[in-house]
Amino acid sequence: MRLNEIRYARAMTSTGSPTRRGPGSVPKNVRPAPDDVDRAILHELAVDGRLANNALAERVGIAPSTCLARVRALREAGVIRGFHADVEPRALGRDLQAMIAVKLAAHARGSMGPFVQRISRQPEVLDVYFVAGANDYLVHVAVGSTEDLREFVAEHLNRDPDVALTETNLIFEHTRAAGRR
Amino acid sequence: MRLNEIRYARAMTSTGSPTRRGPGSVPKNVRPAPDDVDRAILHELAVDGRLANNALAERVGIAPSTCLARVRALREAGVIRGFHADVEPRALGRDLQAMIAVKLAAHARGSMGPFVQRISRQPEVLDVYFVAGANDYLVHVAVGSTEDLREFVAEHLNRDPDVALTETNLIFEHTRAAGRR
DNA sequence: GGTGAAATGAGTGCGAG
DNA sequence: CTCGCACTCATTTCACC
Repeated sequence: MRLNEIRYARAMTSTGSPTRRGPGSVPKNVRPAPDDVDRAILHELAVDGRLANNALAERVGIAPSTCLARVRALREAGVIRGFHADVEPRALGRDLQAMIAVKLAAHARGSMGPFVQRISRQPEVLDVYFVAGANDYLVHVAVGSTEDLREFVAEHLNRDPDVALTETNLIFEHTRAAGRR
Repeated sequence: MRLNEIRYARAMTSTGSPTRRGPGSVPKNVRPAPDDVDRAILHELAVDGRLANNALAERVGIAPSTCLARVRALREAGVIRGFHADVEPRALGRDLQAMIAVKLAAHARGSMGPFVQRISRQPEVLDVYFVAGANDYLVHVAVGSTEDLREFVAEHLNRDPDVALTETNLIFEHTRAAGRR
């Protein structure tokens, strides 16, 4: 059985760069910029975060020890932020999800950090999007009931003096794109 | 060294149910409803999806073989939908994120399935929220440039006859709550 | 359903190309 | 940077409680 076949002939993104970036490339940031093998690793681990190291190595066409070193490097560089189990919220008694648009008061516009930190600490909160436009934030929450939702909005949002107004929309369905995150 | 210490005295959610649900509980669905150990497992794996099985077993206070069986059961029951690496989008050349509100045309309101399937197949799409309210969908995308964003909206949304109107808002920052997903 | 021990298989460090 | 080898440790199965 041949182990070193190059199987990762997937499209990935259309960046068009060959195996290694050319010597006359842009400086970019401090980031080493992942090559094609790194991109293949990232894709495989995004699809299946528990893929074993040797299986991953075989898929991307390198030796297991090399693969391990690359994954470690990607983790330490912050390219891979972590590995997480995707848990069905309804199994945890959170049958209801909502997207809450939040507009901050004028006096709170300067320092927005505290609000995000406070709000993302709440167990109901799944995502906080800081957006341009009419609203300042979109807060994605999962709660157990409409009563919990009402209480969350009242306690953590409307009660906050930094919050000018909120608009709550129920989420009927949420599909996430596993494999490209 | 004592292995069987119960360390998972975390708050979890305030459901208030003791170790096993009482005999006179509600029928609920077909779902076996996770007990406290399952909840601890889910929490640990949501925080660190690559936590080794024996380490996980020690944390939740059961034997490794039992722990393995529970994790398998949770996976097959669909409570754990999968394990995914959390990859920094900017490392993949996607420096720009946006939340696009989409309103469908009246004639397309009946069959909304095709739209979601089509749109979530695109590599730029991270999340699709089907929401109540003025808009029908919120589409979370990550692209390489404003030009890519414009092209995505034009090609995959405005060109679609099912789409009545779109509203694109840039995302300055996105914080996800790892540990409760 | 839970557990412990045994066999299989994977993760990890090191020296070398 | 890449690899292969050797050692250590975890995963998984099974009979039994």
